[in-house]
Amino acid sequence: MNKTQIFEFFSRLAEANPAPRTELEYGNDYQLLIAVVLSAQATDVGVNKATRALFREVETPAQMVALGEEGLKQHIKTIGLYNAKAKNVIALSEILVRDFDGEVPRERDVLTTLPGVGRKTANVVMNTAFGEETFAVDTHIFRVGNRTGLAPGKTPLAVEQKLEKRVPGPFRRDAHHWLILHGRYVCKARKPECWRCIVADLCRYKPKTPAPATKAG
DNA sequence: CTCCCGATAT
DNA sequence: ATATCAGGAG
Repeated sequence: MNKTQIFEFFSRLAEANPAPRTELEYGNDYQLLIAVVLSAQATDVGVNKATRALFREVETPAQMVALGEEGLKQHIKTIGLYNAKAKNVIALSEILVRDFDGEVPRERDVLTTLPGVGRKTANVVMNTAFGEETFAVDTHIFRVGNRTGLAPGKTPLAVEQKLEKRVPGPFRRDAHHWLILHGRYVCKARKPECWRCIVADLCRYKPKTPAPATKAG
């Protein structure tokens, strides 16, 4: 995609969804951080189902430490990778209490020192909690960036760096949300729905299967 | 690179 | 049955 096409790409996504928001449910910065850690290789719907009850009991890292690893496991057993996530969330919460006065750090280099927090999770928190213009390249953005030709790259970091260079100023704040939502509901991994995609004419991907036949009324 | 790992869609 | 889901650690 050239510059003009990229501007058009985001202009359309912005018009279709002027105020995109994460679909993870949370009440404060700490709960957002935990929700994002839990969302690795899991659906937002599945994470929300578990955190609805969890976040009613736990609003602070101190309360998470009090709940304990086994208590947390009972809440998140329906989420994949729950053993490793429970261990990381408790360890992470202990560090926040001990070293950060219970607050969520704002710097990527600090966030990524926390157990269970990598570059993608740090970028989500920086963008969604603190309003930074970061690009959190998850499975959806990686796929959409490569499939469309917007930001091709062999690794998530390569895609992120290409987005840094290519996404125009007015769209930088919300670009990653638009791309995720587009990837989740239209540019899907298994069966992309190109026939109802509003940026299909800007995309290099050519679908192998046509739109499903519509019943004549 | 492998391992972690339940729910859901196809 | 299998691929996929807001990845990260060893």
